[in-house]
Amino acid sequence: MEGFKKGELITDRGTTIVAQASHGPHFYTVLSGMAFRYKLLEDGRRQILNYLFPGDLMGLQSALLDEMQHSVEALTPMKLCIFEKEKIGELYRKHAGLAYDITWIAAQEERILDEHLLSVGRRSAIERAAYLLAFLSMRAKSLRRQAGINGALPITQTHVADTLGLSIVHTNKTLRKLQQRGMVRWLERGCEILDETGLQELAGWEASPAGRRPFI
Amino acid sequence: MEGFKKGELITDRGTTIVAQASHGPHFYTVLSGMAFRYKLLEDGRRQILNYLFPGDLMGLQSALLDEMQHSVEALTPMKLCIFEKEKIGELYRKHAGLAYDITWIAAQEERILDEHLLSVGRRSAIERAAYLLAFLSMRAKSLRRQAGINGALPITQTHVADTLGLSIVHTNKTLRKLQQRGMVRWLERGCEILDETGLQELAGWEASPAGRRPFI
DNA sequence: CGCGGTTTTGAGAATCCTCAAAACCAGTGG
DNA sequence: CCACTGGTTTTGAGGATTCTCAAAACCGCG
Repeated sequence: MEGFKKGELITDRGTTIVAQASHGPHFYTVLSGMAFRYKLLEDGRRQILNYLFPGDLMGLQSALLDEMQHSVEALTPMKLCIFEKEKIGELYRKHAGLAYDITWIAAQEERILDEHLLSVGRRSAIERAAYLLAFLSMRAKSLRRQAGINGALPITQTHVADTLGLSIVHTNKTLRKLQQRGMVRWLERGCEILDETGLQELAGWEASPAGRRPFI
Repeated sequence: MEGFKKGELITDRGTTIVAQASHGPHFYTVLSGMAFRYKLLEDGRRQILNYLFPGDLMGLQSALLDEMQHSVEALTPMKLCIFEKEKIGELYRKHAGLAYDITWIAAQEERILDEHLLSVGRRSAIERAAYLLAFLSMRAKSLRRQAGINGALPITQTHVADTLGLSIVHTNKTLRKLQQRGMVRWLERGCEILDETGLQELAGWEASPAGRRPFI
């Protein structure tokens, strides 16, 4: 993989790394830090689609299809590994193992999106919140060090609202209930998960065994 | 690709082709017909994730990851091309072009799921309905013949409800409004799209240019 | 004709939203 | 050191959307 690496990108929290409708020549993998990707409606309504952790691919869509149809914003300082879109054909020809890993990661992403869609479409507000926090807790768990997370998830209630498809006000009231049950604790700009198992049960969700995740 | 084909599968409408948590040894591509994939919560709430048309892959997740986490059900009689999960490694080693196409299709699927998530999370009921019908109309358009669709989409209002994350009752009232505007027409077990452009505008959605779709 | 699946309608209730404003906190500049 | 500012969390109140329950109408099919 080293042969295809073009460089590294360091960004701060709040930076927009790739933007909707852009045609940049690169795609990336996350080396460290955490981010989220989202889409906007014309009138500003925002839907967060998923969160990115170390090992995740960023911008594969723009590499294979023509352009990017979502944006990505950093939640922490990040370090990214840069690749050139043009070289992806060569990669598939010369390194079947890496090609397989890329597809593997894409399939994993699809599975997560399925899960989110189920949640937003069919779970109640409190179930959705429980699911999301359990999900993030699970993903962050093994990657705390690399993701640059001390103890709390670096998100705000606005992020939660835009992920769950709820208003900020109702999100706040819902999270408050989870806090009363002792499952989470909110800090300024952060969320501490206290009872991951409890959240999973409340959501009616079992994390699927991750399997071996290739780290590109 | 012929070398990897193991056979064909013919199914009727209503057949469950692959089931949640199954570990079958195969995956498929759709040769003709139309289907949908969905997830269930324990208490029976159902979320439809996406629809399958000729050219789409079915069960890639179970080929790369361990098991299937959603089910697929046929909406029309179907013809599927069967592949063996075990051979996928070999395919990646020997046929980079096909491997690339598989990833391309997976990326396309991811993009569609992003779109759906935006819709379910942030659009109003009528916008969601308009988006879904415009989307299905668009996908069916070039594939009417192969998908085995005469004129109307072979879905019920229950399918629409479970795709949009709404109740059947409210879905019915919403579709009724679209009908009053002359954009669609409902038959028994089917939906005829009369004004695709109008639906797109109402939803605030522009279909992305499909690009060249590989047909495996 | 009767049956199951689908569409339609009405009514009351629950969830969730918008508007508005206050409280809180970290960081900034004076 | 303190006041100010912008972002975030919190709360209340009324209203809109969407849900559940219930039942009727409709349709193709055996």
